[in-house]
Amino acid sequence: MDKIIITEEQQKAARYAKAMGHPIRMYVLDLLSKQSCCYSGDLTEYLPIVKSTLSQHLKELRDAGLIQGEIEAPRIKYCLNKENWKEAQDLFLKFLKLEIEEPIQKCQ
Amino acid sequence: MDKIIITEEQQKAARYAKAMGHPIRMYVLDLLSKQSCCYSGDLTEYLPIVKSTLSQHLKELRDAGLIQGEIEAPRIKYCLNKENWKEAQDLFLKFLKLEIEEPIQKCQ
DNA sequence: TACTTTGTTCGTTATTTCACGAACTACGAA
DNA sequence: TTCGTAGTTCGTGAAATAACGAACAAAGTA
Repeated sequence: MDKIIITEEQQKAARYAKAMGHPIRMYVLDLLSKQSCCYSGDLTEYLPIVKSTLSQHLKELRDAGLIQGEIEAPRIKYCLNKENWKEAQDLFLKFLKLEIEEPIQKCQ
Repeated sequence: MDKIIITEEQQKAARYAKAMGHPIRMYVLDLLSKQSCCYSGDLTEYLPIVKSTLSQHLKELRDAGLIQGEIEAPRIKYCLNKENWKEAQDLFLKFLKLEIEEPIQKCQ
């Protein structure tokens, strides 16, 4: 009997979800979706973890493709990876069944 | 210096995201968002994992509050936990900045 | 060139996750 | 009551995750 193939989309969505699956990382993504960029140093200052731990979380977000860093010596400026963020938005939108059509009813 | 408090919403969103962070679980949720219910046995039949492993994944989804099982002897019928699913939708919608207002631009 | 700042990598430890098979439980059917 | 079906739980092992401090690398400043 043939086994189900889990779709590429489901795999991708799970990958993004996994990256979002920690409070610290969720915080960072939430922040970046609001203010376009941030510096790692500012985060360590306020988050209750040491810089090496933060670095690991940022690496996870980078590996998942959700954020990207830009060197602005001596610091690194992080922002969302717009392309992948868009993909994640689309995947979740679809997954959550928040169809594009639905909100249109709210017009007028 | 005071540390940032990660909001309740961020914690919750991270919790849901974590539960969605595995291809098998994403598959199950995706299925349930489409067809209202399913039976564990049918899943084992098609998914490339044994029943005990599936049981663990379903337990994770249950613990996260995303699904609920109803005994329909000798089987168990699973469906989304509507209340929490709604909460997850709202949290992600907000998080992904898919504001209700935004799609309005698409009108006319 | 030395110093400072910023962030990554390394080594370690504890915990969690994922997967499996075996054993167990619940319950309807023979 | 015995059997079969459906799922859960248990025990195990391998791998991944999370956290820390120490050491390291890169690059601007004194």
